[in-house]
Amino acid sequence: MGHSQAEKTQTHDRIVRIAAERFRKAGLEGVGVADLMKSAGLTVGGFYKHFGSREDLVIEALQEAMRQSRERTKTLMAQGEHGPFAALVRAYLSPEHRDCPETGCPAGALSGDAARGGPREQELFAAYIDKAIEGVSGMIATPAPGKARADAVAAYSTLVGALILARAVGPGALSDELLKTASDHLIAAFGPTSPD
Amino acid sequence: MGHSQAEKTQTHDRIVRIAAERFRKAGLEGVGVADLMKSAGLTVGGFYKHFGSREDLVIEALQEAMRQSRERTKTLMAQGEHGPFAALVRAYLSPEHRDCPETGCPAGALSGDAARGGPREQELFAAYIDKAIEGVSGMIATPAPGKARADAVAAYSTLVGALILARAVGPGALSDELLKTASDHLIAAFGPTSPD
DNA sequence: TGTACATCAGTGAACGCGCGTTCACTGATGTAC
DNA sequence: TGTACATCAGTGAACGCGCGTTCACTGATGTAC
Repeated sequence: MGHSQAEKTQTHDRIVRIAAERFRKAGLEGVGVADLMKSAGLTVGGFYKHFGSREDLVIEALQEAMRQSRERTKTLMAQGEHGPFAALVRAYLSPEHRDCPETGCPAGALSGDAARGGPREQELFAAYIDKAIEGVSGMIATPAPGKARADAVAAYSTLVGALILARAVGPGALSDELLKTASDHLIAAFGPTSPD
Repeated sequence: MGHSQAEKTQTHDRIVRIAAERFRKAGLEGVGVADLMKSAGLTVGGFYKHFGSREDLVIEALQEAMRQSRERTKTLMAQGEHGPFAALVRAYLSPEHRDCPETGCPAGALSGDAARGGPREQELFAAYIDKAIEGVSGMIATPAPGKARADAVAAYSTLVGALILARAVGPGALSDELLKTASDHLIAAFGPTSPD
């Protein structure tokens, strides 16, 4: 097999992209290096030609997942019919998002792991979550000018909390109720047709 | 060492109580059987005199953590000064609770793990979270009578979401902001001095 | 009450297994002449 | 342009290690007589 710089980068990126999915699905400790390499069509030994350690891949995969998630949100916002906030809430608290953590929000999928992770993981989450809150603050209908950030913090906490809980309780009526109720509440409280 | 039924039960409970703490701190996969037994002042081999498998202990430890958490909430409610809801919110979103998952809410500490867990774990979480929502619905100041449950779902999602995010971002200003802002928002929206 | 025996909670070494990591090797490609 | 060599991405077996689990054993206690 050849080894031009471009080919190596392609392989590297493929591993990272696969890891970004698998980690969101199974957790940061839930997938092994050998398994990951097999998914990428490679064998274990080659791993350390690309990453100094498993931990290094975790960091890169988190960055990739966060990049993907921001990208996804951006394209989603472009097609919002009832305003960007309602579109975001409906998508975030959809059964599809609940059932597919591997392509979804890393905060929803991996915040629990991050709480027990190292400072590098936590710094990535801090930056990601701060940006997410800023993004939300730009979408919500807030009467008081200085209140946008505070409302965004509350709205984002509700989004992430309802998603995590909906996943934790397993399939069933309660899971659906969590999604639907939190969704309706958020749109009523912070949406375009908000009171005031 | 003797082995009356009472002594065995004591040992069993001690293991479960220790596991309930350790699992909340390190995650359901984060503590080993040998480590747990050592914390209980015992050696590995004895573990299977008490539990059929590690998974069985996980279930018992979750039940114990949930029992403790409900008990804690009950005693907390008895001493609420500005109403039970405000007392609950302040305690739940306190830096102390954030920094001590081992004695705190299992939904905040282990929901991420539960999402990837088996049906037994998820059923326990479903029952626990449903009861928690019911508990919250009895505390909040809701104008419309049929709205209590929906408001409780939103409020509980915000509580859990803000706590998990505050832990995920690591120590710092953002973590404190998440706790304080979500706390203020919840009390303003659902507290005793709520509008309407 | 005293003695012999059965019970079984707890011991600690050993088991197979999967993990992250290392390493000698391969062989296709890029480069030097 | 053609040939010899160096490079290095990828291979796959092997490493030590910690895990959950098993097992023969111990010895203090409860029980039968």
